[in-house]
Amino acid sequence: MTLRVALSPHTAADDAVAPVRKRLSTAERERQIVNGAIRFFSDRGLDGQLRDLAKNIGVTHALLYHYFPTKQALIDRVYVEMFEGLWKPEWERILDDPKLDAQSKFIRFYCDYTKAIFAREFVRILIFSGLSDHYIPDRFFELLRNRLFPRLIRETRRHCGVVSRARPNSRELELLMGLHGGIFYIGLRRSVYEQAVHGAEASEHDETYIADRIKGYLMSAQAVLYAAPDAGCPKKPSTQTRSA
Amino acid sequence: MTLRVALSPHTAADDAVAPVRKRLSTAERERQIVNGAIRFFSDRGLDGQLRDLAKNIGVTHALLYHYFPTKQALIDRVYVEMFEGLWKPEWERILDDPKLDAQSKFIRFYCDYTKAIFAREFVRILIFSGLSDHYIPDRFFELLRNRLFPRLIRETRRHCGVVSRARPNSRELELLMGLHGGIFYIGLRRSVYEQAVHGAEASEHDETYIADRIKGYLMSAQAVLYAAPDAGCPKKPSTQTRSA
DNA sequence: GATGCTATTTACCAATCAGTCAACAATGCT
DNA sequence: AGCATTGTTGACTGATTGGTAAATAGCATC
Repeated sequence: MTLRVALSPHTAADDAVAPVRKRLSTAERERQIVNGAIRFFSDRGLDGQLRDLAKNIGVTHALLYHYFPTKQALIDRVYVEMFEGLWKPEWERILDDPKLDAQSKFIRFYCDYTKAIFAREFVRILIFSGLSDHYIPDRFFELLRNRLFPRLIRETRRHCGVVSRARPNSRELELLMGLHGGIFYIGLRRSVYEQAVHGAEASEHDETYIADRIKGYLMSAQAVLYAAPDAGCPKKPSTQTRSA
Repeated sequence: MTLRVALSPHTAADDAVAPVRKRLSTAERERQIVNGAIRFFSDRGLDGQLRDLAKNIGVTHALLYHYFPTKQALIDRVYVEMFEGLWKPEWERILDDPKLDAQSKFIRFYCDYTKAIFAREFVRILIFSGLSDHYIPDRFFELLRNRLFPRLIRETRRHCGVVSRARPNSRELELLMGLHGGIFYIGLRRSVYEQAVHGAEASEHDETYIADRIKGYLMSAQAVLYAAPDAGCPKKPSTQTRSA
């Protein structure tokens, strides 16, 4: 396309942007490859071709094999990278803060949590991984089950005036999953479906919508969960909880 | 594994299940291929190899090209097949039934809707398609935006005693998306993350959990949406609606 | 039971993939 | 400046891919 004068004798190949061979330190190049891989695999899926990834980065695909023995090794590295630094201990401090009421905790937590979780790369790799191996979802849910959901159930109970240290039962957890999943749905629509989420492309108004959902959840939890058992659906009305 | 006696002289090859060449009618074989493709692509993704699909069905991959000119044509057929008969007009009748209250409508609709939508094949292909082309999510959301969400907002307003024929605003829609996404999350956990959803592997107790979420949503909608504007999140508190 | 139709397969192709390796060249050290 | 180190590449391989075409064989009709 662009007219090119053959300056150097070695080649007049119309490469993209200056085919100069830049030599980086091992650490720098590795960082560059890993970051490139995160962006690339989150976009094209884990089946993406290494040659394309290499082209994106601006190196040859053979170089990738200098840093990672196999494609799976690179993917594993992406997985690890995806996780470290993801969970902020600060979140647990918010949820355990005795000076905050439940609603403030929920809102502060989820507003900050979604800022981290809704990164396009994370959402997509979470889903890609879920559809193939379940590496990321398995580990991620283990995290949530251990560190998050018990705290949120505890706060829900406190908010409802329920005093109990019993293990969360299925209905409590599932109502919470309704909130949690409803919030995650924002990220899913934005990063997977790529639908325009109301308000803005970026997470500008997310906080308002998230706060609305949390308020609704807490406001109704008492009546839904801790009131006298009521008919559920046209068919089977009973089946209270029966936690295993 | 199973002991096999060499009956026919032509071959004693240990093929899987009788290598007899069965000749089906065009319609039958096509049906078989399409059904196989739905199951196959929903499992392995749209990048799955036609040779593997053919092996699953029990034919050669060349035969697939006798029925579909190209791989994409087969995928397109899967897409079409996925959609036809998906949306039941009955659902609109439920939501428009003047003799039902909002909560009954919501519960009846979502209990039946999820029975159709939570098919593993549908959930996974929806997500696969969302991650690559956006064919399925684009069409599916158009359906929901046109036929479902307006009705649900109308019923939400009615339930809250709000009289308005105005277009749903962002906060109304987003609170509804919280409910809708929270319900879809059940299918996502089951068919993509393949996590055990509380209650049962199959959709045994889904109805209870779905009813809980709906009750919570309706119960709090009035206070969340139609009360005096309140602070939303630590930061920007206002930003009421501003529907475009 | 021979014939024709066509569903089905075997054999093949060009392109592309993950992975290998020897050659090359940028940088640091002396 | 020269040398050693090693980051980097071009060229290759064997396996696999979507897709093609000719050969084969099941079924219907007479």
